[in-house]
Amino acid sequence: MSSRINLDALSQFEWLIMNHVWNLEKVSAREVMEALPGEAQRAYTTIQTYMERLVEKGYLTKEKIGMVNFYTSSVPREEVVDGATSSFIDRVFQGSGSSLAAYLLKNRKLDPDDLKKIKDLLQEGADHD
Amino acid sequence: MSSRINLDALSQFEWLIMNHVWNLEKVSAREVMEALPGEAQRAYTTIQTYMERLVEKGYLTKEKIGMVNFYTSSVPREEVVDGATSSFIDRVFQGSGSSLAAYLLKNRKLDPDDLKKIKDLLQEGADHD
DNA sequence: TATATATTACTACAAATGTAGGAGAGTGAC
DNA sequence: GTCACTCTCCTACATTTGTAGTAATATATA
Repeated sequence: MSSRINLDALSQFEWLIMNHVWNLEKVSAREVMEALPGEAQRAYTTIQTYMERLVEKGYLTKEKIGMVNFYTSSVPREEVVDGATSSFIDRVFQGSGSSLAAYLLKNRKLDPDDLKKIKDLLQEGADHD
Repeated sequence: MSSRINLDALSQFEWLIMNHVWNLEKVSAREVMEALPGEAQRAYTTIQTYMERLVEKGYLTKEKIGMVNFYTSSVPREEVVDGATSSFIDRVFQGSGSSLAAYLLKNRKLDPDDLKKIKDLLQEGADHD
């Protein structure tokens, strides 16, 4: 039983927080709070509550240093992104990853650099086929 | 003020239902219920509750024919997919649609047909640049 | 017509989510 | 040592989501 309890999906706001944790590696509630953009400002204790719940859910690890709790991700971002993307594709594109890809290319105006990057990726793919 | 009340996001299960509504155009709760795959089976009244809530949220329109309520989507699928995708990209790929695109090409094994389609799309795009 | 069945409308309730206040304990400045 | 801060821990409460039962009503059928 190496691994993890069934991770519930993250809510919108939990993503905001987790993104900061992943970006900053090891953070206190206050740091997260200060990093939040204007629309996402919340009371300090609200942030605390979120962090605690993320610990309960198994996403974060808490370590007390002095008087302050610091939190670190206990799940690699890639893994969570992966799960979220699969679930998104199932829900919204009824399981078809290629539909999503097509949708992105058609409807999101990716700028030329992006398109270039994507073409390169496709090249690579083609090469080892 | 032509349009809509701030549509709350759809939950997992609501997507399941909406997908059926969009696919079938005009459905009763029973029809939706029967279309649900095994893992998604729920009591009949549960489906009813979902449909009612979707009406309240502004996603469905209800029309009573005889004794039975029929539901039709009141929002085009494209619009909802669009909103959900933007929000997903914001949350999970921190606003970068091209990251998502790159992720899909790298990590989802799209089959050759899919790749072909995508390349064609890119061609088109390139053509009118 | 009496009975079984299907459907609606209403109600209910637990869990999850969003949001935050208050009590009590450290800590730094005076 | 006392005051002002700050942080944790605990508690609270409204809203949304997941899930479904029940009463009343219409309908089909024996």
